[in-house]
Amino acid sequence: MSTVTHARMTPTALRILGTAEQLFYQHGLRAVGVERIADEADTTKKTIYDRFGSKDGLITACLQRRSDRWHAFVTAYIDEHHPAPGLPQVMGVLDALEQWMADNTRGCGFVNAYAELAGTGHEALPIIAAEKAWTRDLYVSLLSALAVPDADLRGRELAIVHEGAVVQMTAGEQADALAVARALQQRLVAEAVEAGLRPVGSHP
Amino acid sequence: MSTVTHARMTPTALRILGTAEQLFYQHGLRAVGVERIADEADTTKKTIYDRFGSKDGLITACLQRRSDRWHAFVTAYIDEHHPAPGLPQVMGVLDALEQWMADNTRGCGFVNAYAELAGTGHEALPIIAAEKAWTRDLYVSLLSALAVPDADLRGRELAIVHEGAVVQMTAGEQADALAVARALQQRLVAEAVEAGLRPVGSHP
DNA sequence: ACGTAACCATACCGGTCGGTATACTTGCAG
DNA sequence: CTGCAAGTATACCGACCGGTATGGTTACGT
Repeated sequence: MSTVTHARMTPTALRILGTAEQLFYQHGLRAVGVERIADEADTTKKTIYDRFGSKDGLITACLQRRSDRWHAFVTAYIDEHHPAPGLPQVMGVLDALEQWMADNTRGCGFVNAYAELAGTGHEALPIIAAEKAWTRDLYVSLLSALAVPDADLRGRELAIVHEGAVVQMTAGEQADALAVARALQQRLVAEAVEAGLRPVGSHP
Repeated sequence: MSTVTHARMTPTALRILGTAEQLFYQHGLRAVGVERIADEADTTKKTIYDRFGSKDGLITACLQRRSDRWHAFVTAYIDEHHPAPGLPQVMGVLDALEQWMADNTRGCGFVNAYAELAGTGHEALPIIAAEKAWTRDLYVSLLSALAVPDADLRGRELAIVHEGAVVQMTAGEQADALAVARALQQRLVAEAVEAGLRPVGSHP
């Protein structure tokens, strides 16, 4: 299959990728035809198939690009606003998410892609799972830097809250879901940190 | 628009509804054609259009039916296993979810539908939001029966965990996400109950 | 008995889909 | 100078899409 990578990509290919990622996210995978992508990217179907092989190949490349974009976005946000480990650094993920969602009002693009791809043996499915694992591992590693006990478990809890907030904000149409999730996460992190400060088995 | 209701539905219409709901959930809305639904329901396109007016009308009826099914399922589960208010009753929602997901391995059908319908002015969008509101309100009312302080806020937290668990189990491919969510919910409910037992402002 | 609602069978419509073919232009590297 | 990769433009392909038309059968309520 030889998935198309970002490195050494033709200018036109990059333009196609950007246009397609936006259209796929905004309208869904099956709802967008290859011809429309070609038109809006000011190119032709021929070039798209020359560069990406098939619509499925393009979808795969788009999801990979979106994954890379999100990772770079969160990483940059945390590096800039909360470079040192601590509770604010952990909360930086949700802060970044809030900023990200200002321009991504249709929910999680990977969950949406999963909705259309699950069950098919589509080559992009591992990318979706990998993205979820990345964000989960981000929480885990941020907690680990705080020397929190059971960082793996606590990180997975925060990731669940993270995902749930996105769903409630979009499909659930609950505008303040992110605020609720933030308060909950803050409480959980505080509890975890406190548990780390107390010596083992010294519960009063 | 006059949405098609379940009441007084033709036997064939009910068969169409069941087949379509299953196909739409299993493969996605746009991925399933009307002709395929007709074939698998042992009927004809003509009858489908006579009963539901359009594919969009059928989609709307399917989501309404799925919503009703889920509500009936959870309600019956709790009534049977945990008829009295208490922590186990609250946890009954996730227990029911686990049982539900044994036959629904493609994630939340409403989130999946949202993925394909958001942005279009589709008539079924309110049904999706209503379903999310119903499950959220279920948590709130179960907590209210426990005389928990801030039941509304605590219920919304539980609902966020609920939705996050589904996403992590499916798109996130994390099989134990439900167990993590269950432990987290249990802790949250226990804390909330404890807070209700303590008199106001008497924090030691 | 008659009308009507429900249903089946089948053919058809215009449009769009993913994907291919052909032919031409441009720019750069050997 | 030449060859090749990249791109444009356009026409085309079979398949499938949502939706409609026609015509016929069965069963039931009045």
